Amino acid sequence: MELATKYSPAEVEAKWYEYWTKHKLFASKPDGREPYTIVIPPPNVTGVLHMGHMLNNTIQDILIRKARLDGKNACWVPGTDHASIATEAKVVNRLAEQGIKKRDLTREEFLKHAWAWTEEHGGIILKQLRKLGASCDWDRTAFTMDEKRSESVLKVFCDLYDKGLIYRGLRMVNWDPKAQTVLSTEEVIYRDEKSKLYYLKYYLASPVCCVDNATDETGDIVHKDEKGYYAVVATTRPETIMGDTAMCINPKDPKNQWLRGQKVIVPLVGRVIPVIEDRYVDIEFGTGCLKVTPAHDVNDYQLGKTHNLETIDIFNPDGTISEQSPLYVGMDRMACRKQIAKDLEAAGLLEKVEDYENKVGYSERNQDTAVEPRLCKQWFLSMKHMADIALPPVLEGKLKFHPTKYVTTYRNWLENIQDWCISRQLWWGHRIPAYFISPLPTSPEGEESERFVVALTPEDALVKAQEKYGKDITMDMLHRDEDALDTWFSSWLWPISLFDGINNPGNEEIKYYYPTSDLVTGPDIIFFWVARMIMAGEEYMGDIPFRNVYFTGIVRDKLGRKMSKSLGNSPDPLKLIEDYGADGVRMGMMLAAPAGNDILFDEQLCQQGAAFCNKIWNAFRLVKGWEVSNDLAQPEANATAVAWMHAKLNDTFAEINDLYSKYRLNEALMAVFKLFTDEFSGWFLEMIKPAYQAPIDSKTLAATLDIFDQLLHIIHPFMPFITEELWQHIAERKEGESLMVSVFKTAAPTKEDAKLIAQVEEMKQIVSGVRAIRQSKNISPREPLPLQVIGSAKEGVTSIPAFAAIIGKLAGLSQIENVCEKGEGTQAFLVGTDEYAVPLGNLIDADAEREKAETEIKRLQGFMAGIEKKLQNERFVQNAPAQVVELERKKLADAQSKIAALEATIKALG
RNA sequence: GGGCGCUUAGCUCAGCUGGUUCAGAGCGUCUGCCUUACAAGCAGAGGGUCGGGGGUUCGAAUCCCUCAGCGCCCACCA
Repeated sequence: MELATKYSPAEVEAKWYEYWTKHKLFASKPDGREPYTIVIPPPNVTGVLHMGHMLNNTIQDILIRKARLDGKNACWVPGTDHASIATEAKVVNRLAEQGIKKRDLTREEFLKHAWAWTEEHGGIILKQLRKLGASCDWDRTAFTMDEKRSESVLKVFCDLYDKGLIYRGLRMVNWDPKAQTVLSTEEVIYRDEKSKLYYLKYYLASPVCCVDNATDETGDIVHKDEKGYYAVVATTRPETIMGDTAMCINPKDPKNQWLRGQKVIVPLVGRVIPVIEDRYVDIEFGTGCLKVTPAHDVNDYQLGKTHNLETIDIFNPDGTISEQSPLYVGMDRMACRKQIAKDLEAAGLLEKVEDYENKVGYSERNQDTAVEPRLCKQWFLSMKHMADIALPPVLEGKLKFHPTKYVTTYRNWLENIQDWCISRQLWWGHRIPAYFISPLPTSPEGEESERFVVALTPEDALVKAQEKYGKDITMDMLHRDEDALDTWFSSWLWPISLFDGINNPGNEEIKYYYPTSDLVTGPDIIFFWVARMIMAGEEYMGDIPFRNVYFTGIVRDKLGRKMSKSLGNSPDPLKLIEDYGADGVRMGMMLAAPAGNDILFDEQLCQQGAAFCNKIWNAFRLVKGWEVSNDLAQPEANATAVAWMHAKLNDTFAEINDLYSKYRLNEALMAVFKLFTDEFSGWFLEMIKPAYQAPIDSKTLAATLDIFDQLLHIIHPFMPFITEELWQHIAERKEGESLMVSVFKTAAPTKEDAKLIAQVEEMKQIVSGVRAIRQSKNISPREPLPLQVIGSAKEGVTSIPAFAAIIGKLAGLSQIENVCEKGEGTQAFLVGTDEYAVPLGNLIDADAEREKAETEIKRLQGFMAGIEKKLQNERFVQNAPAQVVELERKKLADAQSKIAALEATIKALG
């Protein structure tokens, strides 16, 4: 069979993916084998594959394929997430493009649009993963809003409510005015922002008593002008003054003592508000006067509660000024901020404006709209209990994080956890199974929620409602909560719900696959998802959801910048696969992905991956191109080469398995790469390569094909396609067979292996020594050279005929002779303390050689002086372990013999 | 403000339970080769006082202290 000189991935990849799926080779069912399970971090159902997914899923695929080859029952469960807030926003946008407003639709109509969108765009990402080679059990594909998952979510909600862990409460929450929903604290991300600090004048309401203390250190009265005495408040949000219901000072603040017990007038608004005192206020900040707006700031809300202040909600849900405000009604809050600054200035109520940097919270999903603190009634999950059950397994190491530094992060979060706001004012999601009982008052404060029941079905709800509120309750008095649940309230069940462990506890699948083995995800969702899965796992399974969490880094460009659409630095993954092949891209990603670090992705790395494919391809072409002779006996040199390669394989297998266990996949890949490129292609194949047009003995060829088979197995997890393609050519394969599922057991390296490896290393150095001489003297590799083995070096590897033969072949030697002393006109080199020489006659530049030798002698003498000093140090000899001292003595002796050899060289140069 | 982590070759990183001639790898660079698998290749070479300073020790890239720079997470200073 003819193979092209270049490997072309496109057809190969399509062919094998189809083959694997046709024969259902990714499928897993519970059986007697050890399970190895990964649940995919479900991407957004309408999402598009980006580099983060590429990295993440490449890692998962490597792990799952490795497990498969190790003989485990590997099960990788794919699926997508409904991503309520993100998807709903997309649907709203699309409807807006068609001139449809969400609020003009009924819930049912809207959901019809949302499902249509989901079906249209949904799951594209899973198709894209196939291009990457992802070996998911596609028949298991799940969706967080499919029937089983939805049922699980509602059951869990009811259960947690019954346990008293879910409650409805009036709280200051984070409000996204664009999406018009609350968010959990985790969904708010804070950004440093350049803003302004406005200093506003609050005049005293009754300038009755003269205030003597209104002076600064210099004695000047600073808080008085022609209109009277005033206090100054520094704020970043002047637009909230319409909601001010107090001014607050620190009772211990000397400069503001004069304000105690006073009343002040809110600028522009004219409302008279009291000056209250609370130690919360920072004396050092601004003027030490704080305006209190209980409806729009978390701290102010607390102050309002403590001091019994009125709460005036001046914002509408969309962020415009509400009817509650005396001014600017209907204006957007940001526009209002600008306008009110102008108006304050015009009214002489703005003392000054300073530049200021502060943190502003934004919705994680909607990063152009600032989050507004807002008081409203929502559903919460009490987290104390959850934290209590989720902390021990991680701290005790039953569940391991890689890298371990995230254990601290995890602990800090759990130890300071806040209750989880789980309701969202969205339609796309799991509708909360709570039923309110009419008549419903319409108060915006949410008075209606006083009478409700939580139940899985309306029928159950009616029964419960009647039990709780009387037999006269009828079905049409029940009104199901309009809100949906936070997306993460379904994702946290993922490792359980995928195996139907909530609806169907103790079923065969959940018993077999749970706990799953490894979770591969980004550290950015450690709180959103990882921690909560651990909680749900402990609560519902009484066990951890996975044994290991491998946290990947963020994919950045080679300059270290995050990949983003606006920078245009994010390559299209599918285009990359087109250009370099999936195997090439996988390798490129993994080479740049040290465990736990961000990866600096450079397309050039994919080039290296593609080049490696080509290398493998051509090595295979070479081997398959050899003519084989059954009559030829296996030369000793080939037998030795084969034995060495086996030793090297065993050695590397051990190394690679160790690296896998530590999730150091980039290093495992590098070890594989070097094994194939350097050891196998560079050395082994060159050792056994027959002369031009000469045949190879059948024994060596068979061994070589076996070695190739082993190599394909260890490369396969990283580069599944090319390995599968070549594997079919190694031997006759029946339809349905696959490298992917051919279990591969490795052997541990032995002492003999180690010895052989050391001998070959010595041999390589001799070959390199001769090659270096050729290089420096411009001698063609084809011109045969004799090699002299000097003195005691004759006991080295050249004394073994098989090695001598290999050295002769690789170094292009005409002969190897043992001599006592090197003769004139030879160029020598050292391997360890063994000396070798190549006679070159008049090619030798005696002066240059002498100088080189002298320099080296000088260096060695310095080296020796250091060691001698060390050995003369009694404390060293006494304190250091004997073997260390012994080693130093050996170093000294070696250096001495090297110097002797060099001196002989100089002498021979004349 | 609190916590965590990082700083080793031009780049990306490994080495860090102190002691194998320990200062490494890949890529890049330079030099020479179209050698009958592969020029997407082969052979060879150069390149770092291990961020600065101090300490512990017979011995420090490795342990301790300190300074500087960078990054991440958490936190209600308007």
